[in-house]
Parts: sequence; C-alpha cells; structure tokens
Amino acid sequence: MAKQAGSKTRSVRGSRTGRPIMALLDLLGRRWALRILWELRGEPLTSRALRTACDEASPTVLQARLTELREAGFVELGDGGGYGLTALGRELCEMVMPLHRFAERWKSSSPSPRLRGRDEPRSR
Amino acid sequence: MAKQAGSKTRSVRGSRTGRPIMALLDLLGRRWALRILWELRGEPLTSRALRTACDEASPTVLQARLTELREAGFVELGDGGGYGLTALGRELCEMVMPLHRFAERWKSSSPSPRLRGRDEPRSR
DNA sequence: GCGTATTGCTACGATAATTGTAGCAACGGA
DNA sequence: TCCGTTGCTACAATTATCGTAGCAATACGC
Repeated sequence: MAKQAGSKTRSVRGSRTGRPIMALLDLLGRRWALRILWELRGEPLTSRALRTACDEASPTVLQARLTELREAGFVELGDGGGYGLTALGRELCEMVMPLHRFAERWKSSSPSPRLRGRDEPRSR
Repeated sequence: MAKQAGSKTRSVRGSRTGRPIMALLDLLGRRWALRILWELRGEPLTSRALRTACDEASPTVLQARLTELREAGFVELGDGGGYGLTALGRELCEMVMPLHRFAERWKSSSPSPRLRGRDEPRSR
C-alpha cells in the first residue's frame, strides 16, 4: 500500500454537527478539491502534472488540498511518486463523473452568454 | 415561473478553458455552494431558514452563493418568497444525494479520530 | 394608521483562505 | 558530477469569507 497521510480529523469546517455528509460537503467545497478528483480520474499524476492540469493553480493550495484529500483517504501518493485515487477516492470520483454530462446539458440550456451585471431592475 | 437572476456568465473561476465541467466544478467548489444545494433538497427555505440550516453562515456569502446559483439556473426565488431548486437544480441535487450514503461509509472506514497534526514523520 | 415582525439583502471592518513567485532538498539518469 | 525532475515550502499580496449590524419592503394584528 502507498503512503498514508494523517487523519480526516483536522476539524472540517462546517462539520460541527458531526454529520459525515457535512464534513464531506465542506471538504469538497474547498477550492480545487473537486477539480483534483476530476483530474485524477484517469491515471495518477505527478504534483507538477496535476498543477498543469489545474490551470497552473498555486502549489500552496494544491498541496493543502492534496494533504486533506490524503487524510480523508481519497488520494494517495504512489510508491513510485505521483498522486492517484484510492479505492475510496475512485468510488467518490464515480459520483462526480456524471456531472460531466450534466454540465454539457447545463451549458446548452443556458440562454447563451448574456453578459450583464448584478444591476438589472432586480425583481422580487 | 419565478424570478430569474442574471446569467451564468460571471466568469467562473477555472473555467478559462470554456469546458462546462470546469465551470461547474468551480461553481460547486465555492464555500457553501454544495451545502446550499443539499439544504434545499427538500422544500424551499427562506433566506433566514437557509442561514440557520447552514450553521448560521454569514449572510454575505450565502447571498453571493445564492445569486451565483440563481444565475446558473439551479436555484430560484419563489414568487411567494423562499428559495427553492429549479428543475435543473433538482437534477443536480440528485447527483449530490448519493454522497450521503457514501459519507456514512467513509466515516466508518476511517481508522477513527486520530487527532494528530501535520507534523508526523512525513513519509516519501 | 401605527407598531411589530418577517422577508431578501447590503455595509463594513476583521480574519482566514488563496494566489503567484521563488526556491529548497532528495532522488535518478547520463 | 551535472542536470532534470520530484514533492514540497516560504512569504508577501490579493481575495474570499466571517460576524455583526442594519436597511427597505411587505404583511400582519390592532
């Protein structure tokens, strides 16, 4: 087995209730978290490759997310280097996948780029 | 139909590639976004009730997320007040739901709260 | 009409998260 | 030994988020 990171115990924001779903939603709601899972859906990537895949996101956050995801048991650092999904992580990734097709439909369901601001008559 | 918010065009971070999945992952990767979808899974909630459901999160962010989610077409402000999911939003929510059961298994699959820091021997 | 309560929403200073750039130590191949 | 790559960190600058307070509009009972 590959190296394992700490635990998931680093108090996950918004998880004060102790309900696992809240902890998970919070963990996945941090920047680049979902993206990282997405980019690792295929073969493992080196930290550098992952960074490239994530639009050159700052290594600081990527490392932070990577550590958190490792502690959560979703990601692991392979023995030969390179980050990959654990079995658990792949399971989670399976639930993120369908977002792909959804996103496509979402895009086309949008009345195309109307590029206004937040200053419209504003209803209610 | 209920009131609609602006467009989804407010350049979604990480969506520079134009790939819808990236825009979606980024949108959902902002704080409270997933949580809001989760809390709205049932009946519509007033802004106040939603705030309560979200551990009294600051109204500033909630309003920001709510606006973004409305512009994305996932959430709408009902005619009689109160936020609810659109058809599209409910679809999206359906993909978030399974995370609930996953989170439960995830919790129990964890070697129980070892509460160490980020200072372990640190492998690699 | 008058007070009161609720709604959606905003202002604003304080705090925490993220960004960008640079660079380090460890390892491997030539 | 000299590169080149790996995972990872430092640090200042910029953003995002928090927490508290409050506003305008609406709806109620009186």
